[in-house]
Amino acid sequence: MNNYSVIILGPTASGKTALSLELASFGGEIISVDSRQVYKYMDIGTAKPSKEELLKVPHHLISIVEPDEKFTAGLFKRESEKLINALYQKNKIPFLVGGTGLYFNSILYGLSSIPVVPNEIRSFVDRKIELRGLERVYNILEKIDSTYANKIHKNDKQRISRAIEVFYFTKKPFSSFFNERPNNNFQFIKIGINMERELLYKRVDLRVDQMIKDGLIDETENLLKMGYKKDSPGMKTIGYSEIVDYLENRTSKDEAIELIKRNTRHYAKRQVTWFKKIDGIYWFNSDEHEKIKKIINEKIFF
RNA sequence: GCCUCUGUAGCUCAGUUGGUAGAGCAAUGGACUGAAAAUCCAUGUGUCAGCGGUUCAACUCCGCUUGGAGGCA
Repeated sequence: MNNYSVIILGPTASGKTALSLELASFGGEIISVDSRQVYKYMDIGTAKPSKEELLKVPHHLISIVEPDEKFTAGLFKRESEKLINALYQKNKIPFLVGGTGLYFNSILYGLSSIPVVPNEIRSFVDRKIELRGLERVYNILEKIDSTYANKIHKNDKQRISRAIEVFYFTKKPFSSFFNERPNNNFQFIKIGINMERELLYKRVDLRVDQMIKDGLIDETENLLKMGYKKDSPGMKTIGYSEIVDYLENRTSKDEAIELIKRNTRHYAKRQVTWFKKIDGIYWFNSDEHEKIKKIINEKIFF
């Protein structure tokens, strides 16, 4: 047996959780690759595995930060690599299960070493964009880092802001960090789950209805009571922000539910776009558990 | 039964004085280096309800048929 990790990826509502639990038979542990399940108190809306399921197989990187704390791709990479090494020590197979494209990318292809930019600089940049307008700030980016400016669109506020903040903090163009992309030497078996788009969307709709029945509204209300605001990092999650709008009378309940469904469909589509680019994925339908077990077995033990 | 309004993209609707159509949403494709469930980009042919008429030319004007909404008896 070699040092392999198994990646299980797929769009939201494709059935990853059910599959990952079955894989417990391999004697592995699950590392969640999900930028939303890291938040505490957000269980229903992020479709975390149930308490029983979490007990059945050891899970990592679930419910580890407060909803007003920031979690990042860099933290994910660091923590997941630590965990993978620890599991290898214990002779357990790491199963990286989730749907966050950037996180998978960070661990598959690495991340450039860019210093962590202090919050003050980010708020300074945000204020600057508000004051001067996005266009002016994009023009600044064209001057200090034309390579990156040409790569992104002039409306892409988040990327413009990121490139500017890195420049202000390091005095070097954002793209100058890209030359080096340090990475681990882990070997991954990549399993992808997908299905016909129409069916996936149907499953998304059903799951959103189920979340409402399971108490997503109460869960959101509770988060508000705990003092987490609409703009807390955790609350910027599909499901919660729409329910906050309903609770604060900006939309009706039915509108909020429809919006959650629509936004989740959009999200699922974006996930698929991301996964298509990762090469070497073995693709399966969500019900082909036996086939998946077979291929993992072959790869790991022979 | 009579009168008025109405039928245009999957949905909601624009369409100026006749020159065979265009927005939003949806949908589809894509980008992605520590906010990523985020942020952003691209893509609009549809018997203009049907049939007939007027006209060089009809989504546009006229008639009939048909579906819908409202009003009056």
